[in-house]
Amino acid sequence: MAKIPKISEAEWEVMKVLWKNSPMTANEIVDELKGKTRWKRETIRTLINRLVQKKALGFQKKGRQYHYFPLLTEAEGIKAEAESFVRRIGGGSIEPMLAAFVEENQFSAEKIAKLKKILTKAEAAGEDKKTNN
Amino acid sequence: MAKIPKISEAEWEVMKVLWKNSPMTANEIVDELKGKTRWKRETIRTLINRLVQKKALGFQKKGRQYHYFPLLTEAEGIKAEAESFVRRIGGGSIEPMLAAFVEENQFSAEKIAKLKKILTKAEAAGEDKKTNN
DNA sequence: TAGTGTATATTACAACTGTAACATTTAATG
DNA sequence: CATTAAATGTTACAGTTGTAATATACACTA
Repeated sequence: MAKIPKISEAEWEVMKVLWKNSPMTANEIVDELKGKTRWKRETIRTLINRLVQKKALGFQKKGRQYHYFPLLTEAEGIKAEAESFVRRIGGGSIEPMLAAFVEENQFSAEKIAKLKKILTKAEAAGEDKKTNN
Repeated sequence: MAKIPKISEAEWEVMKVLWKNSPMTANEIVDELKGKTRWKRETIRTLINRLVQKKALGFQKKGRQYHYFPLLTEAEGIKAEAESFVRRIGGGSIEPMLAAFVEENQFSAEKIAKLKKILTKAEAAGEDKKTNN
């Protein structure tokens, strides 16, 4: 995906089911989402169609049915959201956010360890960069 | 702020100037934003009005002028956005987000240190809790 | 082949957003 | 007091989103 299309909140739910498992028919998507939301089947179909229009989903016609699949990866989607988030909170201070998070959700020790590991890796990468420049 | 109102992307720009410095008159806000965006003054006024309607901004009438000020703190705003972000990317795991962040923005060593400190504090708090239960 | 389920396609409609133009009120000025 | 200029208020309008209802097409059954 060169340019990530803007995916709305409700549309994200659809993407998430397809990221977990694809391709899926419209009905399979509907069934999956019926469990998680209170949307009517036609609502879900609208979301699917909009995602196709936005080129976030592709499909393959098989007989009378369409098999849908994502045209961008979950990582791409998350990255785009993260960027939008950072742009929005402006200047990019994610500290208050992280602080809020750890305050709100009490994270498990394991999760914290994982997060720290991510940061440590970033730190190392930063060092690399410094060395290279 | 009990319940944080939903603030749109453009509205956020207005909030940000008021978080930096408030109260401000509409004109002062307009001047500030004229530098950063290409919005017409009336556009900015509309945004201000919508924020007042949403109870994200308050004002005090002084003579003919209104002096606007935020009704929620920047931290509250950021927290709400972060929550929305997490809800969206699903399941509530902030790890991929943090990963996306550190991948996107290369954080400075100092920033990483700060983030780690936040996590370490959370870790300690977690320990406390464990002791108490 | 005519009918009947299913799939997909088209249309709807209000709230929210981005982006403004136009109108009205009111403080200050001549 | 009448005029004007600056503030605020009202209205606009198209695109997006949430949430569907209705219509149409086509594959299978009788």
